[in-house]
Amino acid sequence: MTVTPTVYDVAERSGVSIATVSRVYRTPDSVRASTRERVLAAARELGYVPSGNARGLASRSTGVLGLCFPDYADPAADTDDDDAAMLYSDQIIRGMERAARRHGYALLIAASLQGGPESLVAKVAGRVDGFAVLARTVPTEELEVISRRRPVVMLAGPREGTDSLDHLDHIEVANEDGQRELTRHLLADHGIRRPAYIGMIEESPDVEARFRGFLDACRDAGVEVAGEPAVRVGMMTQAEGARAAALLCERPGERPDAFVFANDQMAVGALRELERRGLRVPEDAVVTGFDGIPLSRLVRPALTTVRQPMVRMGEEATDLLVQRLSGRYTGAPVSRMLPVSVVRRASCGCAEGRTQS
Amino acid sequence: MTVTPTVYDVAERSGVSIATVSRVYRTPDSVRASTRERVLAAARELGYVPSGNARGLASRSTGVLGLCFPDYADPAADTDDDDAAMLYSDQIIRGMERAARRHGYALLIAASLQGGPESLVAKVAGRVDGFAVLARTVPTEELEVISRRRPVVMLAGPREGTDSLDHLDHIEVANEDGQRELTRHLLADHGIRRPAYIGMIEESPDVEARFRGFLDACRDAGVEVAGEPAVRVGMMTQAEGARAAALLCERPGERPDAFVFANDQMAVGALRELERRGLRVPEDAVVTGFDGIPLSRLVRPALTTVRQPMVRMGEEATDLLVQRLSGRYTGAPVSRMLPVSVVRRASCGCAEGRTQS
DNA sequence: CTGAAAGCGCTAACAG
DNA sequence: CTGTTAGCGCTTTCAG
Repeated sequence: MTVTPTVYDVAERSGVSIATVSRVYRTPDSVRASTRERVLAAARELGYVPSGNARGLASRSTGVLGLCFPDYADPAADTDDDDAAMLYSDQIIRGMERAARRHGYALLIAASLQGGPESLVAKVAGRVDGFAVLARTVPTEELEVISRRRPVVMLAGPREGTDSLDHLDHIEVANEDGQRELTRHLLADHGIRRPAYIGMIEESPDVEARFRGFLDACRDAGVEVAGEPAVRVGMMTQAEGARAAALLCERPGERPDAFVFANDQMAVGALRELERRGLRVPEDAVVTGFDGIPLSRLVRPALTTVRQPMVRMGEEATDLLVQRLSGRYTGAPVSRMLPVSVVRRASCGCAEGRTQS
Repeated sequence: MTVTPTVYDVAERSGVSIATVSRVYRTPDSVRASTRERVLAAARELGYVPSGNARGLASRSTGVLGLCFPDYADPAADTDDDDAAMLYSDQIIRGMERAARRHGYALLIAASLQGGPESLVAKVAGRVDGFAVLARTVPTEELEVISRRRPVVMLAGPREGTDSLDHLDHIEVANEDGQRELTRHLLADHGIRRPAYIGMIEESPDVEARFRGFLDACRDAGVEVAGEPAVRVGMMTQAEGARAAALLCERPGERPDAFVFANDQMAVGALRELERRGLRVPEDAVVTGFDGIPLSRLVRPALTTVRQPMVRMGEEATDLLVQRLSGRYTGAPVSRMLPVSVVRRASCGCAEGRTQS
């Protein structure tokens, strides 16, 4: 009772060798039924629980897949409303878990935060057979090292061109296409002429791709805009979104007739800020987001946005990892791009309705 | 490049002993800076990733907490709408992950399915320091064995009275109170006189508690109802909910003026079935659910329900586990009951609005 | 501050 | 079908 029982204890108690105890758990059919029962009984009496660690060590595999994502807890998102606070990393978790389950794997999830030589990824990497990482969650260099040792799939954030991460499998969404289509809608169907794009200071491939889509649509429609986002925020949170909106309202010159945000969180923050200023959305200015988080449809006016297939992304990531692990696939790094869909809601002037996808 | 590098490789390459390599990762300060750098450099060059398994084995702890939940994928919930498909186990995952992160733990999640001596829990149990289980996910007996070896907290489903699981920590929600209050609302504010309760065949402590609350409220209001649920379904899915509604509509005698379901999933199914039959909700009959899943507010009419604080439940579970693990708390089994809140929406006749909680 | 040595609990050939 | 025998890669005293 004081120490945890091991195979030795079970073996002794049931009068067999430790190898047999092991077999009872790994290949039950290779042990005579009566023996098996005896072992199982002893195990039960002792309260024996096989050590996953010892197993993993001896067999060099864990039956666990991992997921690392950024510690992106937008403080303002801490509503008492659980649904609204659901971020998209939660959707990815769902997707991965479902798929992992189908393949008989469990899922280890961890958000980054700490420092030291003992970083998060390392911790996860050391306990799983393979894992997925949300882009920019961990230093590239570290990923590079780890990915030499076990399958890693990168989620979002296009593969770095000439970079060392080129041998990673990679799944992204059609950021550019989505933002282009959304912008075109604004320009063509709502007569927008002075759209302002709100991006991020830090270079994020996803955000840059979205911005390119925005520029594309503007150019195609003959709408003149700067080659740079109107504002670049530090973090894409609600607070920063509100700040950006305020900034754009107070900036000299004509106020933009559309606030095109690089993500939903910021757009939601802007919605509040504009309301505070007595501006009506979409009458006085249109607001759009990107991601399609649950909150986007709960706010008023409901947010027009581009929905990313997060759950699907998680599933694809898992499938890819499983393929790699099973050795069924050893080809060149895969780079998959998932389609997105524009969700037209009230914040751009479209009525709420079944227009959604 | 062919095999994974180990401490030995790193030690050799950096001219130190394996003990020092280990120290660099576990207690960096106990190693001279220059030595540390040398080791780290070698590790980087080699692509060294510490084995979580070996670590766990040697140190008898993993830094991982676990969560087991039922493979409860309601097929009908498989909308192409990710948000709507979000079940409450997902909320618990969120809560646990957040809390685990705060305490420096990662989270291992796994849904049940398989069989054999090698069950799910065992797998999880063997790889974590402690874990939570959604009630009735795993055989009581198995839990009993495992819980002798490491902290386990049971989620929902009240502790078994005289049963062997009495030494488990336990967190549940106020099922009875919630259902009582909701029912009272129906009776007192909406003049319901012939409410029908839809429960489950299999004995579930939670569902039974809810039913008791229902009976209580009826008795208090002087409304006569049978001492048994009007219908008991096999699984609490949308399909079964629809079937139950159909059954109650076709059953001889007066149609119920309120369908009180034991969970949201069923209620949603019923909503569709009633609509199909040309019955208006809430005018012709009132419908209520239980849980407060995201879908409940997306359906039309929006579902009046009892919201369970799922995220909070996950957090409490984690906190409890961490306390137990840190040895800070070794007292008697804790049994915590979390309050719920009635969410009045359109399906009971209350207008949609800020009446929500 | 660093090294040597002894396991942690299990799996995996290899023999019987 | 079952037992023997080596490790798997790391942590951890205990000495230096």
